Amino acid sequence: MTTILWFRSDLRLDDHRAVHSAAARGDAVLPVYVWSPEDEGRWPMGAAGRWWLHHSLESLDESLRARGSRLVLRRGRAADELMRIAEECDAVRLVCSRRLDPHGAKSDAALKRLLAQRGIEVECFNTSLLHEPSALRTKSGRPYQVFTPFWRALEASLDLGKPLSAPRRIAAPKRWPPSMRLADLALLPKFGWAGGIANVWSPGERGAGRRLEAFLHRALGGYDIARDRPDEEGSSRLSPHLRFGEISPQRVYRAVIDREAARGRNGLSRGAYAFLRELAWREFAHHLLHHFPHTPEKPLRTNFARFPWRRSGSDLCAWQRGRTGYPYVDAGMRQLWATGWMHNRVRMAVASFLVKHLLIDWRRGAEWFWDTLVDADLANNTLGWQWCAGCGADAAPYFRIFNPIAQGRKFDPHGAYVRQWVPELTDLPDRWIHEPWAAPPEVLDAAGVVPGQTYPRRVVEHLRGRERALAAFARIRNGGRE
DNA sequence: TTTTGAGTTGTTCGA
DNA sequence: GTCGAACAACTCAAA
Repeated sequence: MTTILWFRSDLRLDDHRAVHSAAARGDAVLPVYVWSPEDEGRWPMGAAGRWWLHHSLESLDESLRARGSRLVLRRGRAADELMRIAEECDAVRLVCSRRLDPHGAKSDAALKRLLAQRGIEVECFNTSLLHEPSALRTKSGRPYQVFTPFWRALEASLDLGKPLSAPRRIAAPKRWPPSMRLADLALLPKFGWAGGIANVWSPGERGAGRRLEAFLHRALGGYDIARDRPDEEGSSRLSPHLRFGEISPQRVYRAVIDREAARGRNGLSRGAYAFLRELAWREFAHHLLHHFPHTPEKPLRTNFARFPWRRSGSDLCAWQRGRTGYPYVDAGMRQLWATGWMHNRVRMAVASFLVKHLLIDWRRGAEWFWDTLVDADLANNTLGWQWCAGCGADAAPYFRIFNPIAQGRKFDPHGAYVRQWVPELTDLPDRWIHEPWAAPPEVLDAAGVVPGQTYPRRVVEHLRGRERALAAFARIRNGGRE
């Protein structure tokens, strides 16, 4: 009797109900991962995500080997490969994590039917969210579209079970079916642009655990304030680990509660509360994607369908490459390109810049993030971009247009963040670091900055961009009357 | 059904 | 330099 343990975006052994269920029976377990980008519809994993996946699979295989097992790798449509494997090893059962996004849910249902026809029992578990995305409803039975009431409802109903430890041993099957070598999945980039990413991240379950510990120890208490500072290490940086399921949100939530209890004071600190709220935003994003499955492609607010977006390949390219002429924006975009990640404070500023100053469709931004972020997650990405564009749930009002200079001064007051990622401005004094165009010629000269040569001129002047955005957004107000 | 209060993260202007 | 108001109107959630 063999159980197939199918891994997906849940690359861990700890607190994993499917792993637990497979191991608990004492039957042979066949852990498998199928690389099947063609199963992902319009959103196959981006390049940064594939880099992460490669290393995370490597790490998972090591963990399995330490428990007397290993990870079988396959390439192809998941349904085909799983059927084949089931035959190869006479499997009677398959366990896996449930996909909660619309596309995944649909294909899961089809797979379940297919395997059932062959007499294989399929059991799917929720391993990625604190709650079922369909479980929380307003009093009138509709899905929440405003975060605060959603958060209250989530808090009230949250039932954190005891986390499940990773099994000590996982029984191997008598015979292992063929497996591809990890390198043959060709997940890594063809040339070595990922060095900057590798310097910053440790994919895998152990890396996730270490990141959580470091965050709890170092930054949790001051998180409510420090998370706003891209020039400091105030955020948890757990997002890619959560994206690939290397740590469960229950584990994280529980760890925060326990840490707070150990402090011996009543109630949660502001920092801890703010952090749990962010975890709840992740839940909210998945909740919304579940109920509004079209939102990765279409605005939630239908009046945005006729928004007069500009098409400008050169402006889009300047934004992507970090050459907008706004140091704070460029720093963010270059941090993203170099490390596969961007501080959330800066994500808002660069998104606002693309959507409002440049009037470029939020979907172009979402696509770029999708390809370059190691934490790219369809639910979070969609919510974030729609929020910034003003067309999503709880969206920013149209007149909220981030001023890239003011944001820089406020959240990167000494310009350390800018200097790290835009080194050509290193020698500018703090006073001008966020607006080099305004610096006197002798200051630029002394800093070795030549506008238009060593550092680009502004792609659009702030006040003009702001006026243009307000005018464009006015056109879709009042039910579209112009 | 109707009413009421509220809604992640901002900027600018003028007193 | 600091502070409050204005920037709109809409939709959501609950009573």
